[in-house]
Amino acid sequence: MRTSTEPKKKPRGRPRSFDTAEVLERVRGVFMEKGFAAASLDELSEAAGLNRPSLYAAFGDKEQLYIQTLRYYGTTSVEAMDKVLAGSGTIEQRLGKVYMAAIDFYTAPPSKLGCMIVGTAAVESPTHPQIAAAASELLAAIEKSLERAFAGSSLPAEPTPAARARMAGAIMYAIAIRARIGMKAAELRAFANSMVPVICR
Amino acid sequence: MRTSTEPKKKPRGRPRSFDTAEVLERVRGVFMEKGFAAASLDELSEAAGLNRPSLYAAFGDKEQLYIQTLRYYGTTSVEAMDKVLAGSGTIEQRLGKVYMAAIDFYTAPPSKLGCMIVGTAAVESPTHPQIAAAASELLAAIEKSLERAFAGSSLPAEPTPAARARMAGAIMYAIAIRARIGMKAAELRAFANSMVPVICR
DNA sequence: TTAATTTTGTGCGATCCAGTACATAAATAT
DNA sequence: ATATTTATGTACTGGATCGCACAAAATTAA
Repeated sequence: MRTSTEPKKKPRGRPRSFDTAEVLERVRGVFMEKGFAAASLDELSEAAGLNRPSLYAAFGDKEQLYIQTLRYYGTTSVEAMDKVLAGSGTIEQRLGKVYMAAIDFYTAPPSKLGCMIVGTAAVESPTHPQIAAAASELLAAIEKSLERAFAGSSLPAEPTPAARARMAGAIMYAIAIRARIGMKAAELRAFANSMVPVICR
Repeated sequence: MRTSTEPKKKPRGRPRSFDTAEVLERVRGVFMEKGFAAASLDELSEAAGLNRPSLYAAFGDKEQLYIQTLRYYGTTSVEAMDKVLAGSGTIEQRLGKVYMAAIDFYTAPPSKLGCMIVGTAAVESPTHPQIAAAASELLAAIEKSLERAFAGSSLPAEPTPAARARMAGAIMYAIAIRARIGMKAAELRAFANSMVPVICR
């Protein structure tokens, strides 16, 4: 939906006063704290630094804004995960790094907000099929990323990389849930560290 | 949660026209589908079969009603889990039964609603500390129940029963999340069955 | 400079919602 | 029978919320 291939097009009307990615990042904070249903457009537009009509014109209604924010959050998270998993070290070390980074993010002060998909998209899924679809795609992308890492490792062929990925994903989701409910980072780290050798056995 | 110890007390005024447990069960359906924030008191009172003033008099405001519903759901779930875990068969078989029962419940038609704690309480936790506290207590109770079962089993002492319980709990939460987002029961069952021997190795 | 185009910002309106007042009903106590 | 106590049901209110209309502003095209 952007001026694709960066053709230096002169967009013909009044120029936008905001950057899409920056708005999505600001809005993400509100959605992650309050969830989709409890986040009001007033809060969202205030956080974004632009007013409601501009939000509507640029992103559509609240559900569309949420979905775009969720996709933005999900794809950047997967990219970050891919990067760590493509780094150096054993698969155990890289998976451990992924968990530690996730825990740092999930438990960042002041309030531990966990993961946007698990913590806020899941609740809306039964009543908002588009949100459910986006969340499902993003979890699949996360597990695909993990599966690639396991496939490229020298672990035993059994369990399969796909099975290991489902397991590693499950541990990540459980960490996100417990973080949002208030478990301390130290406990989460201990749990994650105990699970890495089980997944990579 | 019924008229405990059945004291035959004559309650002095007009008798209530409803049963507390039944109201909580009806209300639970609304909260599980919509979540706390999106559930309106009109929907809740209609589902309960009584009007808002009666709801307020009996349960307090929406947050208190939600917390009582959550505790009702959580304690009955833990009781059911305890029962299965105290049954016959190997620990693998009993844990497998717990997962199969959970998956049946989480994916019950028409809409797959998952677990109330993971699916609806988590999102409210940052903004509603009492909900977070109740959710945290209930997850702890679930893991205590699992820990008792592992402690009573003849599995190797390492990993500890507590570590196995955290792991088994994590798998359950991951199942609940994926169920709510739309994963099919068959896939969830395959995943759970693949995890049981890993937890009980 | 004038017209065309797109964004911005104030502000409105219709709806919904949480919580409560008030009168009525149904039971027990005296 | 009358008073007391508790529950029910209607109806209301103040406030919040979503989405949009409309005019002003900023930029390019001609």
